[in-house]
Amino acid sequence: MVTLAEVAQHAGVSASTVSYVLSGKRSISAATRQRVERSIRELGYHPNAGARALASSKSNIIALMVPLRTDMYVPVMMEIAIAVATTARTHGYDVLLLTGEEGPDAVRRVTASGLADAMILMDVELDDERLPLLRDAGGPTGAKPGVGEDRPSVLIGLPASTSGLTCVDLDFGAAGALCVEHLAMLGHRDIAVIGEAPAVYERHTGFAERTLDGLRSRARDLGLRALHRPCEGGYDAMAVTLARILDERPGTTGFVVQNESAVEPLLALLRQQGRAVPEDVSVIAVCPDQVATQASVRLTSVAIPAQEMGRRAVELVVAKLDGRGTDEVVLIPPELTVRGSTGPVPSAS
Amino acid sequence: MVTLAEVAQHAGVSASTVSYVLSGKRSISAATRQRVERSIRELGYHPNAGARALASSKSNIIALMVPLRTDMYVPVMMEIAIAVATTARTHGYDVLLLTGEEGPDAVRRVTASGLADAMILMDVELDDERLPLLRDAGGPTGAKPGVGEDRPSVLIGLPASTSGLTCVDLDFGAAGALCVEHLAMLGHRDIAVIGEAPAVYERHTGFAERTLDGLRSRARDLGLRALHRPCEGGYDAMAVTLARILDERPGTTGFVVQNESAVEPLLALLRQQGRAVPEDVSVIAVCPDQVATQASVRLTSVAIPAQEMGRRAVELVVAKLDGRGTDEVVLIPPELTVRGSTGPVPSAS
DNA sequence: CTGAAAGCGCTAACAT
DNA sequence: ATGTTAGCGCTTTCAG
Repeated sequence: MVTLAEVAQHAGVSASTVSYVLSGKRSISAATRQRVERSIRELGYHPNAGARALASSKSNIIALMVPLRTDMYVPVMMEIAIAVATTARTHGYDVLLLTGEEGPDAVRRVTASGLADAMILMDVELDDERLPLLRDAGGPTGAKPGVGEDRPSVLIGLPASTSGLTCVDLDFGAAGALCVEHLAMLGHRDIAVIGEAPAVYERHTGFAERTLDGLRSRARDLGLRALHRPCEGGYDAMAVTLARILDERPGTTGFVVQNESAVEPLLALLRQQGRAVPEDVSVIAVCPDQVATQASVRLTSVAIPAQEMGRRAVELVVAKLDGRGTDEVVLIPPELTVRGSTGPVPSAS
Repeated sequence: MVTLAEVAQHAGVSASTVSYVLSGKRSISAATRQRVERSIRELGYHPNAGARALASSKSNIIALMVPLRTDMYVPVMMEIAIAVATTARTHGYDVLLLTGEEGPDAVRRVTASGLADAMILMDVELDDERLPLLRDAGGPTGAKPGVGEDRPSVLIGLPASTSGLTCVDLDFGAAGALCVEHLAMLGHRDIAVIGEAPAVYERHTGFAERTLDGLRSRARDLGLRALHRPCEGGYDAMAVTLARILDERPGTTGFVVQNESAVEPLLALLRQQGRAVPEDVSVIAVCPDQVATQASVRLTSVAIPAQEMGRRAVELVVAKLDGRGTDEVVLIPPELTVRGSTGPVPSAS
């Protein structure tokens, strides 16, 4: 194994010079730099991660905690995780993959051992048990005098109280409002909201509620009636839910769907009932673009910007590690894309 | 930050004693052990990962390289990744998430820096450019005399040549054969195989070809005719593909589908054409159980055991790290579950 | 069964 | 602009 000392010897300089060439933390004459770089290349030197971490008390690793549960829409998580990993690399960090399984203990373990310099948490619950740990061990505010004690974190998703925390999320409230506006503009007055599985609401993940709040309040403003029904997803559950909705509000002409596994069943059922989309009813979804474009009908939708969420989370956490950056809540503005599933409300006939 | 030395002092023992209590590498009197453990608890001590890695030349980290591309069925990857992470934890390892983006360089970087002790690679291509690196730097065979130079790896998937490599995968050949046997048993003579997107075949990922080979050879043995057509997935592509198949082989009564995004479109199209499943035609899929059970028809399927693949990969890699374990190819036997989408061939009428 | 002490490879003062 | 050197916190001989 090639060590820094060997590189130094080979290049005829001191160890610290090699170190500084690597880190760029002090100016090096072009000549020396080149000799050192040449030696590094010729010897095939790779700095030892452990030694570095020990000497600098920085591991250059960001821990990413993903939910163990897989009842959320998985591709979104994967996309976020991949975006986190690639963005982290562009900032010189690697990503450690933690599952929610260990819970708060994982936070302590990874944080206290110096395994990771910072954490990104996905799928935060409104009153997450990991939050207290994060609050007092992270951020410029909470920085202890002792070196390297600071372990900043960023949440993807919003807990009930964000004080002392940094969070990134889609502005689901605005997303809900956007859906209503679009339908209202097309003349729809009676809309139904097909939501996530009841379990999602019970777990208090927040995003579903926020969508609903935004949606209802805008519906109120615009004078629309909105009926909300959670739905497990899948054909059977969707069939039941749809029947109930149409029973209660036969005049429903617009559907907002926030549940990837309900999208296709809904479209199939509507088709089967002879309700044409978008001629008879309009459907708008809050879902990743991929789902919207690959459905049997190209769906008008508000996108869930998975990549951007991952990227922003990394940028925030890196900013904190660099001493820039503050506790803040970044709500990504939703974007609505009109595709083929929404249209003007049918004229009464 | 609490150090081992502080624990030692607090417990009134030497540093090495604390270390040995932690590692269990030599016998400690019950009395001392308890005093040490108490100090550890009271002080809230967590061993420093960097120092450990440096002193022991083991990071206790396994790198997992996932494909950047997301045209594969994502939930399976996620499930594998999560299984890898949780299984690794039970063996005392953490998981570093690498994307394919960096390619071979990532292997070198992570391996040479000692960041990870071993690697698991997903989505290996038949002639993957990372393989040479892995072959000569890993495994009991390739162990260099110098300590800690050995970086074992395990592939999830099979490359063209597996010599000097350890691999885990579903036995896709057997899976294909199983599908044919099931259909043959039900009396089907003309079957169509709806495969992955052409890109998957072109990329030479292997698994799709292996399924097909197993399927065709068994079809030959049993005297069935099998027509294979790749398919992009999605409604439009599936419609075209289906039309061609029925045009060329109007007598087709059995479908084998290996493409998650073609499953639902196929079912919808069959329904639309008035072909009842399983009365008129049988459909069998090679897909994760979740897909099979959540489709609009409960599908008879051969499962893709994502969790088991992840778990096995970790177990193999840990065995290698422990000096047990050999280069071997683990092919997981496929299991066929009969659900509602297959039945006897309709009697000629 | 326990201690003492020599590194592991690198970083970051402190020198010059 | 470069060299010297003292650790970083832990593991692991070597001694007892």
